[in-house]
Amino acid sequence: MAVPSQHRASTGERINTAETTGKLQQALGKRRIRLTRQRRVILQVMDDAEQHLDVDQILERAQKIDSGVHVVTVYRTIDLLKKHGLIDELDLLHLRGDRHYYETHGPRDHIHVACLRCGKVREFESGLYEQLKQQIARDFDMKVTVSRTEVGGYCAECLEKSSS
Amino acid sequence: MAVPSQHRASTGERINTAETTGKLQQALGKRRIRLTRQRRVILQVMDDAEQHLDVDQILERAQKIDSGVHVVTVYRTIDLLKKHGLIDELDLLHLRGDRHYYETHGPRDHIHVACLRCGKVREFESGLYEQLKQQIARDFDMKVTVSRTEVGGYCAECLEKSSS
DNA sequence: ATAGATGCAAATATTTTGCCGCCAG
DNA sequence: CTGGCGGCAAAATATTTGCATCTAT
Repeated sequence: MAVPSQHRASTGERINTAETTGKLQQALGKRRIRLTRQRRVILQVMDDAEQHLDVDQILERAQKIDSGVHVVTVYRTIDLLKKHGLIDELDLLHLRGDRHYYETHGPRDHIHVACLRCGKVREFESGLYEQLKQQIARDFDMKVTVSRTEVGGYCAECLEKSSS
Repeated sequence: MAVPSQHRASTGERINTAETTGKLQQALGKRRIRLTRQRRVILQVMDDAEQHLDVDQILERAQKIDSGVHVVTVYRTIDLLKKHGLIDELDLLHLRGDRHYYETHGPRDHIHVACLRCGKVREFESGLYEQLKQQIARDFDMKVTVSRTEVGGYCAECLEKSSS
């Protein structure tokens, strides 16, 4: 049989290696894209992520579930998901170096707002943002498919600290 | 004497190596930051740029004026300008790889709008964008200092072509 | 005079690619 | 079965750093 040893994590986390439940798995399945053991794991990590992750974080979490996941496969799977528009790529204004961050593409775009001092990142949704994209589409006569907005500054806490 | 050979370009371009005319040069001069021969050249290139440039383009243009400019100095000067908020860093949605682009920070922020097929990049300014940033500052109680918005899609021309 | 800048080379960091054996469908 | 996929190592890119020397002020 296939999958002789699943290299499962010994922690008590929720593990659905064989099922096709996650949104990303469903999306790829629907497109007739081969679902390998490694892909399932990476997709699950992305689906379960409560926030944006960089490649090393994805790898780390994936290996906790299945130690046989290689970083190259993470890169290749990310490319695949990007091509299909299923994840968004961020760089958070290079707050922590030049690495990229990824998150599943939800139903609505949101803005990432980062504090340049403490590094806290918050998300922001606004009808204004939707209006703005519509305005661009209309003015330039183009079909807008991706957008990324990242805002940096100093949160109230950090402003207080630095004035002391 | 200093500067034995200025390594000037032989082309008939406007060259003001010794003067302190550009906006960036003035800005750094005002801050008591040392203006070396190399910095003057790089600042002039940035000031004269009609659009965003990547590091190699900056280097290339700088070396046409003064061949004694090293790429490391370009990186270091970019860092300096970033720290002082005098230039903006873009990556144009990684349209052409992961390199970064730089442009002088004008009086108003603008959005970069790129066609994912032909690569054309246009700029967009909008009161809505200013409102959006104000909304973020108010809602999160933070001081917004930088923002970057990049929008991708397909321009009318490219949409036409692909439907054929 | 001297703090700070530059050049050069080497080190890092990040991502991509070639090749071959393996596996999902 | 078979074409796509994953692992491994090596390459390609992009950027940063240590150190000796030079220079703007």
